[in-house]
Amino acid sequence: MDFPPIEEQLRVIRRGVVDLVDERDLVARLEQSRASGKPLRVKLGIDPSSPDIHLGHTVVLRKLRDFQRLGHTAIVLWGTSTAMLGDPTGKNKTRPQLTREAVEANKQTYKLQVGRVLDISTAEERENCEWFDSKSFMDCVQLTGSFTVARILERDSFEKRYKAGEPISVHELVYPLMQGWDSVELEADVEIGGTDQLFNLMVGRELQRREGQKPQVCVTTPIIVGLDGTEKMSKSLGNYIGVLDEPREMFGKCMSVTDEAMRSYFELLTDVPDARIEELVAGHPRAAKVELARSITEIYHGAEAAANAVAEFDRMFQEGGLPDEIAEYEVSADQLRDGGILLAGALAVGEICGSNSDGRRLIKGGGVKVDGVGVTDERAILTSGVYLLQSGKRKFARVRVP
RNA sequence: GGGCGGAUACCCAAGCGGUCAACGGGGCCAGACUGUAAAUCUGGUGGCAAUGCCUUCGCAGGUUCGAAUCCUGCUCCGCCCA
Repeated sequence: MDFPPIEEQLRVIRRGVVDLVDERDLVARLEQSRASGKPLRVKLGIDPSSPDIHLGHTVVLRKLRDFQRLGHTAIVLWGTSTAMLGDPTGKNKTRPQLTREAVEANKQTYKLQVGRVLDISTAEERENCEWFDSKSFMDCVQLTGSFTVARILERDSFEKRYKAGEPISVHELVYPLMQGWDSVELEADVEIGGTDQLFNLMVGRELQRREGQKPQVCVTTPIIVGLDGTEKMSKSLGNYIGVLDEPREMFGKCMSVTDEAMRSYFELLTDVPDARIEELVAGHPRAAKVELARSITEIYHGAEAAANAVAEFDRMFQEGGLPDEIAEYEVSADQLRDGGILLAGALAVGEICGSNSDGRRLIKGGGVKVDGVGVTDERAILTSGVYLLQSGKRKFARVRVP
């Protein structure tokens, strides 16, 4: 196996990285692998704890992909055991413990989505239930014996909760040890994680040292902010861009990223070269954002779909036009009264709002257009025909009233 | 094992017998301004063909003309002492 020169490898590896513990060790290993032709074993643990992944998750995946492209071995470690506990990282609440079935189901959907970022066929896929299933209770007790409570509580998310008098379950304290043990089992050279994972990654080093292994190099990447520009991107906060989002939606969401987040999005979510990023960021923010949105959409949907998304976006928001596709809905006969339906109800049928009452409020608030004309009468009735309903600039539906 | 406190809408959080579909803040939605950015301002934020009716304040009963508010039991949670 031929590896690129060390300097080049370092340049790729360093991009977007926050912690690198430690760089000298990494260089030594890279040199060694170049000399021996033996790739580094680069571990990324993924807990299948929810069914979908979003761009926030792709940051570490892309970093793993970087290593993979440099010729190293990407190890995707499915945290089938750890997912059942739920990583307490960055959470101020205990996470629900999942069932085995749920974890397995999530893993399947994750795998599909992870494949959009890196080449999973050449990656080494493992699951930590391989070793945790067969560990006895006493094995675990022994493992916990290698750390003191004070040491575990150093981890800031625990420390905060503890000081605030918030509950911490015992199993949560064990999580970092499990993650660390994975590194021992995998004999990892490098482990990648978000910055909130640094503690866990360091535990891996410590456990490896205890087991007579060389402690792994720890690489952390930033946690990206979500669409709100403040909170980290997460599904539960609803501020995420999903890997499976449709091109238009993905593009649109990218366009609503805050200006401040643009640079990090470029750096962490696209392959746009650093010099070009500087250029773009120095120009008009909108132009830069279009390029950002286009680049990201292209990664997941290809150049053509991305170009279409740009065109449609311009048409809709610069010219106030309509989207290419508008979902159609049919009002069923039993929803009619006196041959018509309340506009408010029709909005609900078109999934523009959640209920009739909701629709009424929307109309009263002046946010509704029928066939392009604003309607403010909350008691408006639609009789037989096909109507183009619109709320705001982004919600459209064609509704047929029989 | 003992003592104390708590459970209210998406979240936080008021309310402690009627005027409560429930103050306030956050979030979210819509409008204005824009670059679908930020900031700011305005309105909205249980359901119902609707000047009214129905369901909702942990769960189940009870007191009362009337309960989110009082009583009883239950469930869950936190803190403290052991």
